[in-house]
Formats: sequence, structure tokens, C-alpha cells
Amino acid sequence: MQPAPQTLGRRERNKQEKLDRITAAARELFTQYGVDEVTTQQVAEKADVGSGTLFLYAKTKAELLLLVHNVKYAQALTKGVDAAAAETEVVDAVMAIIRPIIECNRVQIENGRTYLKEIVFGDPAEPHHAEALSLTVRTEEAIADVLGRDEQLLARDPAKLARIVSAIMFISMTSSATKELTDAQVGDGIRDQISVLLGA
Amino acid sequence: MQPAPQTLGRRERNKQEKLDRITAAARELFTQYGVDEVTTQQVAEKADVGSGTLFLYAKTKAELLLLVHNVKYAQALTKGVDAAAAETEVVDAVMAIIRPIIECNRVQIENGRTYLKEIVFGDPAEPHHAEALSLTVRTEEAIADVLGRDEQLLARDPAKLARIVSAIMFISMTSSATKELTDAQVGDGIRDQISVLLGA
DNA sequence: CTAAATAACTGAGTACGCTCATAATTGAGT
DNA sequence: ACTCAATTATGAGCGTACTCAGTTATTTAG
Repeated sequence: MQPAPQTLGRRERNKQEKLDRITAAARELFTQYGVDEVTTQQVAEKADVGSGTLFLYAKTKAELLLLVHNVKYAQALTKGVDAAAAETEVVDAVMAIIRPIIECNRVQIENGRTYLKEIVFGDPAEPHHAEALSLTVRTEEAIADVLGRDEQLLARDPAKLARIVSAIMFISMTSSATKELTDAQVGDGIRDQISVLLGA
Repeated sequence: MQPAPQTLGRRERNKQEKLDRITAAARELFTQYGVDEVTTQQVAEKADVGSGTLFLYAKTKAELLLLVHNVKYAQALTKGVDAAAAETEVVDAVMAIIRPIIECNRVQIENGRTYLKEIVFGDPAEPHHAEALSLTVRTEEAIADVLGRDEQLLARDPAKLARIVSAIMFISMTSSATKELTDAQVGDGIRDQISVLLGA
């Protein structure tokens, strides 16, 4: 019988520590150079693990990006939801949620696009992917919540409207046409479409 | 001085012939086995060209898929536009346009998803990509046209509504959640969202 | 007809994501 | 302490998309 380990045994601790090192290494390299310019070897080296070990913690390179980017997305979402609470107009409130998300996916535009691509096209069975999906669900719920404030929109099914807003966001943030636009321009484009959606 | 060649010189002819062989080879292999299960080597062999030659005609494997799939998409679009002319209800007409597109992108679902992915994330400077983009523009125009039939919708900017429909289509056809749905179910999902969009 | 110039073709080679057979580590049972 | 099954780590090796230096085919100029 063990003395009920407050630190969960050496094995679990080592695993956690390695995951931390890998996450930190990937975050730093991806953020600085962009996911496409970094090799999995480099991440493994920086994390001081074997190149094969990397793939025990993230099944693909894209999963590694999800692992890193989910954190930023979650922060953006929280920030947006808070900001939305202060808005009175529905569209303004929706945009308050969306704006931090735009920013977080365009700080390093290549990473943001790859992240969103992976959410739609990646394997939803992977754990980091599942987390990303739950973030998009939370985003839609937050938007639906805001839409539900309005009587008229309440009758039009906020959840479904939120789903459409989500589609608009995705295309507006990923389409290569928007690559050279500023964050503000992308935001305006989205706002414009949402206005049309909610009934001109 | 040459006898003004009605066949554009041997060089041009050879190039055209090679492109035809490559297109045919890619179409057959991709259709039968799915783009992920076919190597560029196999396509090159079947087309009877060197493996490097392939990449003179399509800069990436994905471009090769665009080359092949654009033809099918164009057919689907034409078919849909024709069918829409026979419909009286706006939503029915829009669905008449969309349905063949759903089908063409789900006959071989892997190819369809890869095709759509490439449209959004690929290099728009490539010629086959440009053609694909023009097809999506034509699709949106066709949808806008149909929406414009309705007085109320006319006031809501059909072009922008069509853009939103386009986003709905994209997500509904690519999201991994829809992978195991039937074409009809995907269609119903899209119709449902379009109904909400056009005002409950 | 020949030579020079240009365009097109080629496949061996490269880079990189990922796998898998083997090795090292761990902890429960004795 | 020791054993051993189970878990985790490792890096050489593999498959494949794509490149590029060298070759061949075609056109143009003299």
C-alpha cells in the first residue's frame, strides 16, 4: 500500500511534465515561426524528447497546434463573453464575442487558418480536437444567448442563427481572400453579414 | 515561315495531349480509389509521363484534384440552375441548385471534402483554383438570382444572402459531423438553416 | 541544313510527417 | 529485494509529395 500520493505516482508526474515541455516548445516555436516553418523534429528537440514520443502526446502535427491554440481560443472566448455583457445592442454584443476570436486567429494568420482548418477537417475522435469542438460549441451557445435577448430573434431560434453566424465566421476568417485584410476589415465584413442575417 | 498551323504547332499539341492524359488518369484513379489512396507516382505512370512532369501541369496533388473535380462541379451547377427554373417557391428553387452540388461532393465523400478544403485553403493564384473559385462565384450568383425573385428578399440584398447560403453549404458539406449522414439529411440540414436565414 | 536558343521533360534526390520494433522505466506482487 | 508484466520512450526507417540539375525535343535564326 502506497502513502496515498498527493503527486499521483512518478509515472503520471513524468507524463504530465513531458506534456508540459512539449506544449511549451510547440507554443514557442509555432508562435515565433509559424506552424509550417517548424518541423516536428525541432519541437521534439526543444522539448527534449524523442521524435517518436511527440506522437504519443499528439497524434499529428495539426493536433499539436490544436493543443497550443485551444488555450488562446479559450481566453479569447472568455474575454468576448465578458465584453458582450456590457453591450446593449444585439449586433454589438455578438461582435463583442467575435472580435477577440478574430484577433486570436489572426495574430499569426497562418496558424489561425490551420487551426480552423483542423477543426473542420481533422479527426474529431482525438482529444485535443474534441476540446476545440467544445470551444466552438461554447462560442455558438454564447452567441445564441445574446441573440435570445431580442424578442423577435427569440422566435427565430437563436441556436440555429448562432450556427449560421458560426459558418459566417469560419469562412470570413479562413478564405484566402481575407488574408491581406486587417482584423477590423474582417470584423466589418462579418458584422455586415450578421446584419443581413438578422433581418436588414 | 510555317504553313499557318491549324493545330498550333507540335509543342502546343503535345502539351494539350499530355494534360488530357494526366486529367484522365487522375480522374479514373481518384474516382475509383479516393484521392488519399492514390499516389502522384501512380497518376504519372497511368498518364505515361515522368513523375516530375505531373507538377508542371498541377503544382500540387490537391490542384490535380481541382482539375478533375471542377468538371463535375460545373456539371452539377448547370443541372441545378436548370432545375431551379422549374421551381416556384424560393426555398425550393435554392435547394434545386444546391442538391446536385451536394451529390457531386458526396459521391466520393473524401474527394468532395478535400476539394472544398482546397477551395478555401489552397493557393488562389493557381489556375485550376481560380477556375474553382469562379464556379463558387457562379453558384452564389445563381442563388442570388433565385432569391431576387422574392420582393421581400430583394430588399435584403440577395448577393449577401447568397454569400451566407454559401457558407452554410460549405460547413454542412465538410464538417466531420456530417460524414455519416445521407445526402438527403445533409440537404435537409441546409434547407433548415436557409429557412431560418430567410426569416422563420 | 546547321547552330543557337528556348521550352518541356525527367527521375534521382530531398524533406518531413509519421510508424514500429526494440529498449528503458515503473510499480504491483511476493 | 527481486521478478515480471505493463506502460512509456526512442530514433532509425518508411512512404510520399515535391524539387531541380541535367537531358531531350522543338522552334527560330542565319
